[in-house]
Amino acid sequence: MSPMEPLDGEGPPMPQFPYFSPPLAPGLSQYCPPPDLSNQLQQQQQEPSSVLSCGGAPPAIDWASLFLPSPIVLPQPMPAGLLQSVGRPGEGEADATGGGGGVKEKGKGGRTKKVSRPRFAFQTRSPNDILDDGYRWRKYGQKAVKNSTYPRSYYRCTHHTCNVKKQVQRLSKDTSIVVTTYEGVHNHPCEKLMEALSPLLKQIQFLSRF
DNA sequence: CGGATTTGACCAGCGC
DNA sequence: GCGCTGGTCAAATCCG
Repeated sequence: MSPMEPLDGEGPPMPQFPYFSPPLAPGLSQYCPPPDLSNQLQQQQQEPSSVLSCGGAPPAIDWASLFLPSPIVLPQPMPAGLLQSVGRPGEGEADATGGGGGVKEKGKGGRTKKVSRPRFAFQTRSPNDILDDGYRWRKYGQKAVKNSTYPRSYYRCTHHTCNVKKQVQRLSKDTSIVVTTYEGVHNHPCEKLMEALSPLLKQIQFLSRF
């Protein structure tokens, strides 16, 4: 398929009760796909003075949905093609399991299978490679990648039932920008966010009785 | 001591 | 078929 072809329509339906919250890292200005996603998206990058933006207003966070089983909550509609072109050419081909990122997963026997999972990437301008998105991550690998000064780090969600992964890589062109690629959907609430907001929510519920 | 991180090895896919 | 590259594993190491 073509590099710009969105995957959403081809893949399997989203899990019924995914939990996902947009990253809420301090210093995170806005959400944006990495620069190599497509020519069209690259053009957005070429405005030197622009903040890390996909264009438009700052993300509106659906706070209520963070507490309820709901479809993926994105700060704003992601551009077509964003989910696809993160992987290598050919990886995004739809197969029996769907048309997601064409992600390879290796079993214990060393065999790989292609599984399709929702993927999206965004950029943050931050001195920290690791942004605190409310979930706990365990690093399982780091790899030097071609055409990049900085290594790519691989993380897995530490929740035992959650298989979400993310890749973190600093741009060599602009070292202040960190590209984070999420893969999969959390099947559990954001612990930190729940912890932080539940007192507030209780207070709101209490006040709403009057 | 248990969990997280580091890092070299291994494997599969892709291009030539 | 071979080499390159990305992604993952797992043992060693670190750290609270």
